[in-house]
Amino acid sequence: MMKVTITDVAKKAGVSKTTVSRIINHNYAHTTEETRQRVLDVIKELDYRPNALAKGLKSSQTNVIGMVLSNLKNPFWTSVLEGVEDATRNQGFHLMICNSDEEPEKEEQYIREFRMRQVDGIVINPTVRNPDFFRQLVDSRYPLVVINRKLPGLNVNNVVINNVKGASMAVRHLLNNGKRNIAAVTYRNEHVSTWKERIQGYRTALLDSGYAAEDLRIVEAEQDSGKIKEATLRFLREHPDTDAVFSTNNMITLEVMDAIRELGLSIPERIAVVGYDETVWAKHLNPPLTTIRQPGYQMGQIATNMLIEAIRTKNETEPKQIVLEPELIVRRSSGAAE
Amino acid sequence: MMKVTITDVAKKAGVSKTTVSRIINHNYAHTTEETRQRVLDVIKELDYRPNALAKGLKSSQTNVIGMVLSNLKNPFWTSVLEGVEDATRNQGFHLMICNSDEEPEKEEQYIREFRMRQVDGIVINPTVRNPDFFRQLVDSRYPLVVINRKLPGLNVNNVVINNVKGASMAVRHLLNNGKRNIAAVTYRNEHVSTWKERIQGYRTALLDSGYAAEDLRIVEAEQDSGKIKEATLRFLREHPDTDAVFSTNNMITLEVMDAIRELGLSIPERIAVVGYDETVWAKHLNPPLTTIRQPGYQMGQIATNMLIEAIRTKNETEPKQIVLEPELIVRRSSGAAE
DNA sequence: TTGAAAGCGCTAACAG
DNA sequence: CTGTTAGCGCTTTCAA
Repeated sequence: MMKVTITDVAKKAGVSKTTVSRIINHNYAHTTEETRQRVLDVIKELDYRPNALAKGLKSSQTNVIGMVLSNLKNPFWTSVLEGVEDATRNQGFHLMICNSDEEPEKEEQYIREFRMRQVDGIVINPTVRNPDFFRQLVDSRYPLVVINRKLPGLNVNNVVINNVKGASMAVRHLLNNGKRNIAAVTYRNEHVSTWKERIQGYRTALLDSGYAAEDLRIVEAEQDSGKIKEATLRFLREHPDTDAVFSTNNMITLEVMDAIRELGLSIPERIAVVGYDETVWAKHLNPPLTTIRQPGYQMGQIATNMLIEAIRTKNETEPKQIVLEPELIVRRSSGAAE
Repeated sequence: MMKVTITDVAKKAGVSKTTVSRIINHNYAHTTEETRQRVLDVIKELDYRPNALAKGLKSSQTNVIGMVLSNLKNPFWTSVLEGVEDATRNQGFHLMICNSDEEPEKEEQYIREFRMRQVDGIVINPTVRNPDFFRQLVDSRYPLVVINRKLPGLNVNNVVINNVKGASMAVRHLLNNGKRNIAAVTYRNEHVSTWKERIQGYRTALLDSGYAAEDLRIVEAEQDSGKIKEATLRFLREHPDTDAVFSTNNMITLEVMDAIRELGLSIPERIAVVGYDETVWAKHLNPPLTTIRQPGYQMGQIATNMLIEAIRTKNETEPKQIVLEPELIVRRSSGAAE
């Protein structure tokens, strides 16, 4: 079974390659309806599929975009990926993905490889530890959209979710429910804006309500199975007057709830809980979990459309920054009056 | 900022394109260390990145594989994707993905597009509703690995997980824990082998233990938010002697547990539960959930390695069928003695 | 309305 | 050890 090329089609239809090409690409500079039909028939008969590589080589556009994500395990990222995938299709593009695993070396290498493959542009959740490389990338005018995190000092297309707002919504909600000693639990991470912003939201909400800096209760632990639970246990034992916990991520929430259960404290009566990230399982937990919903799907979709827009305009429009708003989903775990 | 090509490098280094090509691809038919170094320096200086399109066009291999999955929302598929992604990288390949959403038309179109893009082969969870198309695909000797489901009557590379075994393990475990009236909850779906096999495993386990066909308790509902919960509620009300539920999928499990809670029945004392699919949240449910763990990551990994093997051997080896074994993870929800 | 020919960037005989 | 040359399959002037 040999490969069938445009030449085969041309020969069999008794026309030139040019004509075939024009017909395929709807550049019919007034081709006769008759030849058009003949060529189309031959194409079907031979089951001809144009070689996208050759086309891309010639036109230096591949209609493929790349996505670099950093973590597939977290369902938040799955929904982002879905948004990217859908938007990609709707625009007639294809999607290549790879996973940096939060490692800057991988991130850099994968981007290089995307460029070698002539991928038209990329959507990325950056590790934020390759500042020079990204500066170069932006300078080279390679179409790029950064999502979920910010790249300090770089004027680049960016779609993020308002973390300060989300966190402070969560904390204010707890305050409104009469909670007074609210702890925040988070990963220790120097680089990533996300965490810093959520903690900042927690801080602002409390300070605005008249708390002093010393009243803040911030629990930090490594991003490592079990560490968060340990840290939470230790903290709750040392600060038994804590009456609410704000958790900054969906995986953290699960460990926090385990810790509370292990201490035999009831949720929400003794300790209220609000988690970051809405998930499929949140409403099925016991008690159902109050969460901050992040529009991940939308973020993916918007970023992709932005990227493709940039590709179409040869990246000549000024970079845009978009901030999406999170949403509070109230369930029983936060002790709200029903 | 112009694109730099192999010609630029050759010119600047004062050698021919051939030499540069050889050096890049480590085909140094004894190139002088000196010229090698010089060329390498120029490559770095010019920040030359070979155009993979041109290379692919010439060598008619792109080192890209495609994956067609049918559902990104379920975390089981995320772990499969991870396995595929990792294996792809480890073999120096790249990955393109798309989502058929269980729609046969999309599935077919995406595969066609993969082939146009000269993707070297694909891994797919098929909708099983394109039998003719797949037969053609196999006949054309296009490298292909089918995962998770079986394509009846087609001799093709296949990696699946033993569903009959998994289901019967779950049911036997419940029997061993003294449960006698075990219901199975599942989606209604004509096409997909997965569910039929899980129900078959349930059936076999019970029949083998001396139950009659009339004793089977199979609850079916549409795959639609809330339907499963409704159906479960109805069934448990009509059959109050039911003392255990085997759920055939992780999403179903969540709804089943909701239903049981809504009826005020304790898990596992009054009703024991075993769920299909291990998830991050299973051990954090209340009570922690006994599950059947499916080696999804491995399935992805093995399928990918198989595919790349097929690509390397030009698909000349006989198709292989691999069946992976699931594993029972015992937690409190099934009422096991600790 | 159609075709001939050049060339996208790369690799691989074949020659030297 | 290195270079010349001929394509891979397609698009696109330019000419007919």
